[in-house]
Amino acid sequence: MNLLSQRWIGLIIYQLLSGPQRFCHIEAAIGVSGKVLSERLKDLENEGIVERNIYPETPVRIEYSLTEKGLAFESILRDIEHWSQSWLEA
Amino acid sequence: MNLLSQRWIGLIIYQLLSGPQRFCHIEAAIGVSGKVLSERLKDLENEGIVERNIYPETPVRIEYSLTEKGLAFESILRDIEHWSQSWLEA
DNA sequence: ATCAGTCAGTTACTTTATGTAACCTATTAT
DNA sequence: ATAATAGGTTACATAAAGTAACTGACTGAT
Repeated sequence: MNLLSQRWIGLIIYQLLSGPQRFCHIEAAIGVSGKVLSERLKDLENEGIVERNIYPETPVRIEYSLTEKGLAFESILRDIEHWSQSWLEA
Repeated sequence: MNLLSQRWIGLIIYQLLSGPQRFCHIEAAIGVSGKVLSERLKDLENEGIVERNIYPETPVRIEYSLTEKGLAFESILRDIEHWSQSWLEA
């Protein structure tokens, strides 16, 4: 709960459910500042929820993806989605 | 999501799942400051998730409880609980 | 009548978190 | 050499949260 009630955590995981993504892409998609995204991704990596993969291409590409632990979050987020659809019509 | 990622919202709803409760009780149970609890309860009331019931006893008793919309949150919170138990053993 | 106690908050002030925009480092292309 | 791109970080400003003291309505005891 302390995890989810941190701002952006839910949206970041939700965003990553659609597949591995790079820093800039996540930033643009959910509208979080680079500073906070950087902090959150480090936290999520330490929690073992997110993985950081470096592809030494040119230019370098770094992708963030969910681990098994992170993927297990999906049902929670689908549930939230479902609740929203049922109750936030107004 | 913007709702749940506000600090304390999840814990307040979780706490209210165990039944109607008064201000002081919620405050003590989850360790939120009176100031923020007051704000959050107002927000939740405006969202139609929480109800405020006044019992003009002596001294006055005011209880907060979940509406139908709020009770529909239960499955989300149970899911989070379940996830925690599965993954936060370490 | 006055003092202390309870409940449900509010207010003033401090600390922490977040946002903004500029900057840094490494690599490659021109 | 200069500029562009990716992936951040830093310094500074604003917003949110914590703390502790206070208000206001009521009651019960002195």
